[in-house]
Amino acid sequence: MVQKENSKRGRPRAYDPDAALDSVLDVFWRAGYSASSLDDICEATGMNRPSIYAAFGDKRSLYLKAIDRYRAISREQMRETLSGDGPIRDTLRGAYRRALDLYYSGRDTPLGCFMVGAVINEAVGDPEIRASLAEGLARFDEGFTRTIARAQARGEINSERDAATLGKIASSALYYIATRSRAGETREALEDFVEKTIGIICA
Amino acid sequence: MVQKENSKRGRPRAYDPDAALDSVLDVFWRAGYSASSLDDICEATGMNRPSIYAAFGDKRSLYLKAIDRYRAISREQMRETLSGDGPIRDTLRGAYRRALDLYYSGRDTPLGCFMVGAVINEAVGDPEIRASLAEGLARFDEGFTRTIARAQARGEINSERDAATLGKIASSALYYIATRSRAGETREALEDFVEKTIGIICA
DNA sequence: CTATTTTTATACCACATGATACAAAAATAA
DNA sequence: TTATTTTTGTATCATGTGGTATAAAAATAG
Repeated sequence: MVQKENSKRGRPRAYDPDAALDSVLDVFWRAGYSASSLDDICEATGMNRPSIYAAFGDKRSLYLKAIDRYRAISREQMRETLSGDGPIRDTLRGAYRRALDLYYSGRDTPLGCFMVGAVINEAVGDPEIRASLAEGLARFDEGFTRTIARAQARGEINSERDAATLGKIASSALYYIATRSRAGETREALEDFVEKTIGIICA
Repeated sequence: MVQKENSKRGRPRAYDPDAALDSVLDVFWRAGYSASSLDDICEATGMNRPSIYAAFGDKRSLYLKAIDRYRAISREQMRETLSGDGPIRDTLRGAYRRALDLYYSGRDTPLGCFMVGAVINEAVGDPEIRASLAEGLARFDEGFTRTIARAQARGEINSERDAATLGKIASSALYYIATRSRAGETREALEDFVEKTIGIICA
């Protein structure tokens, strides 16, 4: 850590680091890494360049921190929606609904999923980003698989079906709505798709 | 058209336009739109800047042409693999295998799908690109759906299941392998996933 | 009040970028 | 040969880029 918990000395910060990182994430989410200039980031955060460098490091470090922030958001969201033991159909419905809330949270056009819609673009050229992406995506497979396995244990889904496969299919449905929302599809159409896919997963 | 069929007059071209566009596509596929400089494109094509501008227009026009090129490739590939009337499992297997051939065709790290892995990044800021992306993706839904409907007509899949939904699930499996391949997953793992997903679609 | 510490604000730098002007080169037409 | 047409190659331009040096500002410590 470069700074103590509560450093009283010195001029106080004019910004909230967490809020600033959220703004940074929004910029990268919209335009991607390369098309987001530091000027854009300064404007979005209200910070000036030296402050950004002092707080987050260079542009790539800033991007990595934005990825971590998004992963934390989606991880928490998944924990909240997938951890319950209610009816499996309701659980899955809730998870997809929350995901769509996130994907359609942009002010104008929907942004889709940050990982699948923006970070993936950097995956070829940057091994560290690629690894972070892969790890983040694998979490969704695991989360869905665990939830489905619990539903099987409760007798809601035929236990002879492979939970890991169903989990990945649930995950791929998430990719579908993540991708298509950013491509301009209406939320209603994706909700319809999700509902029918749940029917097939839980058949 | 800016030029006649066989313009005999003038200095002959030193490049093949189709091959050049393939090289351009490769550059954009790897690094995305913004991170691909005209210098990169010049090096990849062996052309110099004025020739590129004369042949394809400015950078954005060039990108749009690269998208069209990729869409033509994938459309042809889908036509070849999905149009037959052999066993539905074989047909789907062939389609995914050919897709994986494309996704893993990069010399070093796999590039995944150009649309889902790179073009999607530009979808928020450019309505024309977004529309082209949406149209290209919708084609996959339709292609899979038609193939599945024919399999239902032959009695290979229960006709009470909704073909459009199964088609979209087949499509989402394509997104899964497109995304995960670019994220560094091994081809073997994705082939395994595909095989199991086919089992669920054709159950 | 003075010294010290930390952050902010402005200005700036070297470089990369997309785009173009212009002349030489290489072909055909007359 | 000469004129014309088209492409190539080089050089250049204006601008945007990531990153930083430096001094002022705003707080606390003694």
